Amino acid sequence: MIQQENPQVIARTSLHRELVDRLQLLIIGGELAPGIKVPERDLCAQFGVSRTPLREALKVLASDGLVRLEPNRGAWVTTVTVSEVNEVFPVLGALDAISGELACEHITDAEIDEIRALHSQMIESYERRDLDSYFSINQKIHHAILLAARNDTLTTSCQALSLRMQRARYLANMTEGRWYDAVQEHEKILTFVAERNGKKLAKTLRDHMESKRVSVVRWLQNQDAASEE
Amino acid sequence: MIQQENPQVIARTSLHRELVDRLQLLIIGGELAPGIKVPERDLCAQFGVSRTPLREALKVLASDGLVRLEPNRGAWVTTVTVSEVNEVFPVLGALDAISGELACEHITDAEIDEIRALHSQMIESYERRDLDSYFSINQKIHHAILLAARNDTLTTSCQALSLRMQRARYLANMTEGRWYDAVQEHEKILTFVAERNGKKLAKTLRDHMESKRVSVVRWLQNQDAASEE
DNA sequence: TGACTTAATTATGAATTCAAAATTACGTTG
DNA sequence: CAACGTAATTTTGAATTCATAATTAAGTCA
Repeated sequence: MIQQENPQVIARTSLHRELVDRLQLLIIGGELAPGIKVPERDLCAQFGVSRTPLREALKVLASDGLVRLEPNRGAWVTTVTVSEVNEVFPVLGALDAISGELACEHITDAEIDEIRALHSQMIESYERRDLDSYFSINQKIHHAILLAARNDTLTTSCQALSLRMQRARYLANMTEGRWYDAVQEHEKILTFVAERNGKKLAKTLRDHMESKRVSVVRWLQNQDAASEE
Repeated sequence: MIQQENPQVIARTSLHRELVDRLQLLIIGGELAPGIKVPERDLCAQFGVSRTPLREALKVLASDGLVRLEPNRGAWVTTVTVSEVNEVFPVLGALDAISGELACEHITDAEIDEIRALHSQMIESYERRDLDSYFSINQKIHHAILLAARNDTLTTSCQALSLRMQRARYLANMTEGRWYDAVQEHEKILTFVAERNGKKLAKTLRDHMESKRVSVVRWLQNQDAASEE
């Protein structure tokens, strides 16, 4: 038998592209914590690659705002600041709104059913107070709407900005009250998707994002206050 | 005296960053025409750099959609397709709309005056039928509105998408009728900016972008038809 | 002892090198 | 002479090397 330790790896993609994906996961997963210096040497060892492709990946991540490059000093994982949140969420809101409008123009009955199913699962997660599951399904719903919008550019733009907001589980700041409200908002989202009511869906998605902004900012400020002790 | 043949080059920024900017200019200026293979070796010679920083820059440009990388085959300057235009313009429209809303919240009287002045200059360019000048001032107006929105994330997102639409002077498809309409739209834009009427400005900017989309698509299809002969 | 200088070490940025893939050129065969 | 297969060349992707900047450590002097 021919030696082939990872059969799935046809190595169809280049190293730097693979590294971009892996590093993104490390960053949004928190393994590469916000604020720390990117341990270039360690990562090279960990992935078994040389510095060249790793550094190429860092350049791409920097242009996406996930790391910050300082000339002759290296790369740092960016932190999520209040002002950044106040910038990004309104933009995401506008993009979500247009995605809702476009989705209503193109979505199929099957896709609506799928979103309905996801919604039910999400409600179950909510009732179990299973935050991880809730977030995961929540993302799937938003992604399903994006897919229905039939606009790859929009999808890419949204995901790039979402990534920046996902660093280090910042979204995990759900008070009981906020969580309840979010679920109510999602009920409206489902309704308007099912009705293919583009305008109302757009407005609901944008309001939803604004609520999220407020809630994330509040949490961040609590964090800041706590860390000052 | 110390030898210093290019005094302007303080080289404060890294090579790859500089190269990203230079290559962007070459691409949107048409010197690197859509569809051609990126002449890596030539560009290295032209800029007097090695392949490493140039290739880093290409990775960044690829993530911005200005070039397309094919594993083991190299990089190509992307072409503007009808479907891409149909994707990007609606997204740009949504971003422009939100930028109008935010601008009305933050813009100062001085900034309004500046936009008014730019608008007058643009009208003069229109009356002289000076397309280059018209486009240049047009861009400045949109940029001024973006600046007034006080949202760097929004600015970055808009500019990235705008760049993709600027390849090879595609915007230079102004019929007499379309040009007239565009100027009328800009009159409304100025009015609503001056009134700080966010909602109406948002709608006007979005409609403006939609008109642009239609016009660009029409022109692209004429191009395609012409090239098939 | 503490602040400042200077030397040693480390990390970064970019050029160079090298192996592998793709392309081109060439020769062979039907 | 056309199509296929093989060899030579070129190009790419990535590792390595090297010069320089930044950081740390050591030493000196008040």
